[in-house]
Amino acid sequence: MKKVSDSTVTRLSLYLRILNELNEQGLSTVSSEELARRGGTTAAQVRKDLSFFGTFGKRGLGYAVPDLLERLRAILGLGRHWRVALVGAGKIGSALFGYQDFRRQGFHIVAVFDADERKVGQWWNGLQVLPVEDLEDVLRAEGIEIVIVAVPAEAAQGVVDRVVAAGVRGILNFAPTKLDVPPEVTLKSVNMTVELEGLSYALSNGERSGGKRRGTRADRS
Amino acid sequence: MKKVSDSTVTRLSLYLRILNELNEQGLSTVSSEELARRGGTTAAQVRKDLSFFGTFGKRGLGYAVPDLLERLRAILGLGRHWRVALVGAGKIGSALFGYQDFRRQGFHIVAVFDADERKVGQWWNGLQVLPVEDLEDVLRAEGIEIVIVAVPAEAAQGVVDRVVAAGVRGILNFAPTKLDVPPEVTLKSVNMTVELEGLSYALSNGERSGGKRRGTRADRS
DNA sequence: TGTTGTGAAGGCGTTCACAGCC
DNA sequence: GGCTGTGAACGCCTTCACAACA
Repeated sequence: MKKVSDSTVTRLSLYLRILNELNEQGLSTVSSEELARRGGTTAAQVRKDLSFFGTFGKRGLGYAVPDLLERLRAILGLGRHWRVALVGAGKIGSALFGYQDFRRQGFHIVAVFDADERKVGQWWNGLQVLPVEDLEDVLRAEGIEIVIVAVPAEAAQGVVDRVVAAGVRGILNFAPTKLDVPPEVTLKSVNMTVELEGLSYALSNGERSGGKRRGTRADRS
Repeated sequence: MKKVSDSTVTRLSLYLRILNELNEQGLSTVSSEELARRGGTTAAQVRKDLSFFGTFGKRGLGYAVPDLLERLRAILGLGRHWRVALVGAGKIGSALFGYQDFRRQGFHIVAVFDADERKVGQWWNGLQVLPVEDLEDVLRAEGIEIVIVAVPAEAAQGVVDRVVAAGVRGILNFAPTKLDVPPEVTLKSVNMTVELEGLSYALSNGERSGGKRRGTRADRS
């Protein structure tokens, strides 16, 4: 597989969501034009994005919704369950833990950690909050593949180092700080303050509408 | 002011955070090289980003930390308070409401709305959750400039339309759906599921580290 | 006829390299 | 001498335009 840009992958997620809706509505085919309209991009972009992975459409007809849906799920690696751990049982961690969309897409949070002994031992929907001391052991024992980091900025790099040492190769970070990971690990960060500051900038300078893509953004490693 | 790319603005936020740290540590000057190292970018990029807004450095010396800090705050429109409303008092709304970083950067949540009558009337840290019916009236009466949308995807466009109609020009969206706003309104979206799917893609295809930016990502309008 | 798939062109952000100052 | 500021080169992503074909 060639090199696919990050923005292309982000748009695939987007197309996937739209296809899910179309599929529920019983639509059987969709054109790149329609997909683009619903996704806020262009028809050429849609076709180019998809063409990186194969030729899924029929000329003159468009794309078969259920087929394209399945293809995209496969491309994105969503045809399976992912075992996820959450580090940080504070406000944000709690919100993420309850976020239904994650589970719906196959991301299952199977362990929760916190450094605060008042949080450790609490039951969260059938899961007991574990002490962060046990991090490496549990990550390995549970076969965790993705870790969500929702700890204070000062603690984030330390957690990430331990997570990486335990062999985890995918990290989603919510701490507002730059993190270093080795090249074999994929790190994505969500930084809400940066977005708000972007709004502040736009409002202060009479700018036009939003930035690039939808959704949160990735991190430079 | 010329056209400044979205990624430049995002990096300014980043530099600002780093400068805050340097300033607290009592550092008086910093080079583009050092700023780049801490921010995970390049020295040329730092200088280019800053050069869009003026010439803040001294050749041979670098940048004066307190000065550059103040300049960036001014550029980003952070030398003031922003009045913010939160729509959606669920898990995510609650986490955002308690997020200290927002207030620290001058974003003050002064109103909270929800459609669920069981939530309406609750007291949140001295603020009573208001019925979403009162949205337009309160936004105008309170002089709200930025609205954070944390409602289910199906409800988001409706909320956004009303918010726009009430004259608000900055929206931060957490609902995982594409939203349309008129060009004079700036919309940024945070989509955590897209990030997780990006991880899934990377892990499934043996990719290297993260995507572009840190922090959440903006939305194409 | 209608819509895809794709090489070519275009636009934009990043990197380079060096002149300009402190 | 050291580091910034910046025009030019570069590379990548997006857009164009059209041949291919159901």
